[in-house]
Amino acid sequence: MEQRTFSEHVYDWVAKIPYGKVVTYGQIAFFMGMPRSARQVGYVLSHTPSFLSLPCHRVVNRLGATAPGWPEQRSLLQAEGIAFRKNGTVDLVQSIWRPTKDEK
DNA sequence: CACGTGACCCTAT
DNA sequence: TATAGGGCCACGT
Repeated sequence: MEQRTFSEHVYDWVAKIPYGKVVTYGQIAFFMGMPRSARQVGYVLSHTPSFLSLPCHRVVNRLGATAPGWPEQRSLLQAEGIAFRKNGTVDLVQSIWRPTKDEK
């Protein structure tokens, strides 16, 4: 059987994030059945090759903060109509993605 | 095979 | 409400 790497599992989930929505690193880890691996999800995304054309800008941390060293992430999200709060974080209450069973 | 790194997150203080 | 500390584990060297 084909062995999927951890990275590929992460890529699969990132590809599912709908336009105009965001998910947290912890959510991805949880969906993968590895709720303690949020940090590894972040590691993978920070090394994601651009040719995969994944919407990795739709992933933020649990506070809604965008990735350090990647200021463009904010404008990419705003271009999708995602609202930001005064402190510069994403309004998670409004934009978080909660996948339904058939989406999983 | 051992070790360092890190786009995270929870708990206790 | 804020900050500090530690667990977590994929990946490259």
